[in-house]
Amino acid sequence: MKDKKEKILKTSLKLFVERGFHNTPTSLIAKEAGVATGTLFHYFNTKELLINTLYLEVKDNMMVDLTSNLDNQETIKAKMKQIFMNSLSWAFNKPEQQLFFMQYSHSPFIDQLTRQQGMQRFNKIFDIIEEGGKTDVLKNISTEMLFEIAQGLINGSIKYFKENKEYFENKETLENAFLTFWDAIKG
Amino acid sequence: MKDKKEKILKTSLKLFVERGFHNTPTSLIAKEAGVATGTLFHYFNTKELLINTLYLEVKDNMMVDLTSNLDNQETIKAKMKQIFMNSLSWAFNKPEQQLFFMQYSHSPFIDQLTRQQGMQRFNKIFDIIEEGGKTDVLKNISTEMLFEIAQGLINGSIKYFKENKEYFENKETLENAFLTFWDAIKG
Amino acid sequence: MKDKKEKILKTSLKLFVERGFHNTPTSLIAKEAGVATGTLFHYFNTKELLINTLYLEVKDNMMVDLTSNLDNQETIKAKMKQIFMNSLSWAFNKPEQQLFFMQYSHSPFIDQLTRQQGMQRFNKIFDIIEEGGKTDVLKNISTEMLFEIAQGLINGSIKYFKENKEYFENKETLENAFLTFWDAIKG
Amino acid sequence: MKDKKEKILKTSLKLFVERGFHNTPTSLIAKEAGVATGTLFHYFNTKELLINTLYLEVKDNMMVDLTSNLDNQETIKAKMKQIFMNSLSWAFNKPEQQLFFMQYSHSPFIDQLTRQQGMQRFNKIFDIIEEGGKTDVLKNISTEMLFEIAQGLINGSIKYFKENKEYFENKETLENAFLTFWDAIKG
DNA sequence: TATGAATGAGCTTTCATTCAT
DNA sequence: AATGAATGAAAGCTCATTCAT
Repeated sequence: MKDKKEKILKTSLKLFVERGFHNTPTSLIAKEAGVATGTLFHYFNTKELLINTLYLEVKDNMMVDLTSNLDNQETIKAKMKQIFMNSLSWAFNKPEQQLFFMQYSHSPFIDQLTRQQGMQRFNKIFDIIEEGGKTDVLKNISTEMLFEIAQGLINGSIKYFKENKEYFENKETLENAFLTFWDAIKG
Repeated sequence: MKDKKEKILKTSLKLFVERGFHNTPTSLIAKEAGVATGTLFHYFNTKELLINTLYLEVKDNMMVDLTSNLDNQETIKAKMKQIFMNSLSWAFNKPEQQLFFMQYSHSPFIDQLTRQQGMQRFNKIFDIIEEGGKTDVLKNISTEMLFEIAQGLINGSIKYFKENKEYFENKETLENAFLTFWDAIKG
Repeated sequence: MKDKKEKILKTSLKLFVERGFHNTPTSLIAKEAGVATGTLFHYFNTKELLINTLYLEVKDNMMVDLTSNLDNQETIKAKMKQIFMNSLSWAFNKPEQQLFFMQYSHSPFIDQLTRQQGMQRFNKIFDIIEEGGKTDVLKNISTEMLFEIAQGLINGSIKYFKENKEYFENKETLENAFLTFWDAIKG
Repeated sequence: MKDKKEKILKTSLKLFVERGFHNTPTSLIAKEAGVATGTLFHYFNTKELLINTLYLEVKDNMMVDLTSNLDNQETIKAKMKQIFMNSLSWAFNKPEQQLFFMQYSHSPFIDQLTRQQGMQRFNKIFDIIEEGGKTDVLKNISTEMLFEIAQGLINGSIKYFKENKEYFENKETLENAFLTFWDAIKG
């Protein structure tokens, strides 16, 4: 059943984040997932395939969260704010996913193809930034640059709120964070 | 002599970045550093101590670059610009160091104490941001938040320029990047 | 199957006696046992667990020999003689077991718990000595003391006969040895 | 100076008993003895030479204790009693020496020649037993057998008193122990 | 005589992967 | 589809010994 496959992926996410990729034996994953070692390799031929599959799974999952309630927003600013706030919520609600990307986005275990496929999940957000640039609502500079800067700034905000969790409940602080974001990218 | 120790650290940096921590045998480090395996463990009792020592060494090295020519700048804006540009230069001149932080800043191999000690290296920059906040030259919000956002934004810029190296020579693009940075943090 | 486990234990006994614990690589044990090194650690998590398990196994084995034909003996004296003679036979028939105890009974590799568990194997003999003390057939002194003295004396006899093997076939010499034993403990 | 050599031997005795031969690095011996590793190898070319030297040193030391006050005794019985009691005192006053022999008498680290040389230290005691046998004060059986049995019995007694230290102060118990010894060997 | 940095062979243990059931 | 005993290459680390000072 798909049940076991899901359990393996879920357990892997937890363990890879807690212990690192090479410090997590497949035998431990199998054990904590409640399956036999052979079963793990029945679903994922190699450990590398496992983490690459996981990478895309988590990326999909993340994008659902980041784009939640996005189509209801009318202006570019409203959309960007929705993405910003969604990002913070995601980081708080799915801490393992967020840590997973922190650790593995730049790791050599994720191959080039997987990384590219993961990038495509951002198309929707990319399009919004592109439109914003063309209409001068956002800075009229390279979309790629704006995208990377926006992402970097969001990562910085997430880091801050993770280190100062009490402020995540404070509306004013959240607004301030968004303001730096908006000031950075607005046209 | 310190010679061998330095060689081991230098070789480790290169290999950890190229192959990842667990995928780099200590035997290979020793071999490429031109020393015996025993010598590596003579200087670093464990492989983990090696990477933690390296982390601090690289952080020290990086801070020299980031704060270069900083005291000559008079205004807060000039100082922040210097830091921003220094960061990009560092990322281009010392790519191994930059990749090292990308991969290991969030890894479980670096222990809490080392991470804290590494943070202290940022004090000088932290102080500038604090002063800027107090004098309303920068946004008058939590120094920590401003610091993390600034850092995140710089990381985003670095990522962009690394993926589009041709633009690193383009003054206008660099100015645009700095502008997003300055708009984000200015008061 | 239990087959491999048994082979590993049997080979360990031989090699530990021949070469000493630390001078016997696990790789050699595995090789001579005809299994992979991984298999050895599949059954015994550590080398220390291996020797501790072996210690109890050999002790069990030894007790079967020492108490052989014991229940057929009616008097305390007959029982003690049976034990004495069984001990000598065991030392001659199972030289590896005897050498194993000579070398490892006092070694730091055998942990306290194992030693205690090993001691319990002697209960049957202990009971006979206790009964003998109470009924004045044996010296009416502490059972523990009588037990240790008996054991020490047997070890001395074994040592003598091992160094003078020709006398082990000589009935009179055997009787003389038993006589010292009996004189020492009799009431 | 001989000072360092003595310190190395003394430290070795302690560490070999506490940790076992192979589990005691020469570097640790040097460290605890307060000398450099090179110094250790200046005095003892190999680790094996070190333990063999130690073996004879300890044996000498032990014989002084065992034969203390021996010449004042007139009868064979008095002499044997003196040896018996001296043995117990030695075991209590020099526990490291006693544990050393328990562990290393049968170990493969001590070579044949050293063992033989060690045996010669017993000549004086051997002679007493021989004389006792000839004069029928002791059992008129092979001196070697009597010697080994006596030694085994003493070892048993030591073991008992080590496990029941409170009785070592008890005169009656000591007398009982000697009585088993004397009954075993007397003619 | 004394030092201790340097060596590298060799150790125990791990772990991704296979395969007979 | 699922199991888990078995594998063996490879890892991190140790340690007796050397040698230039």
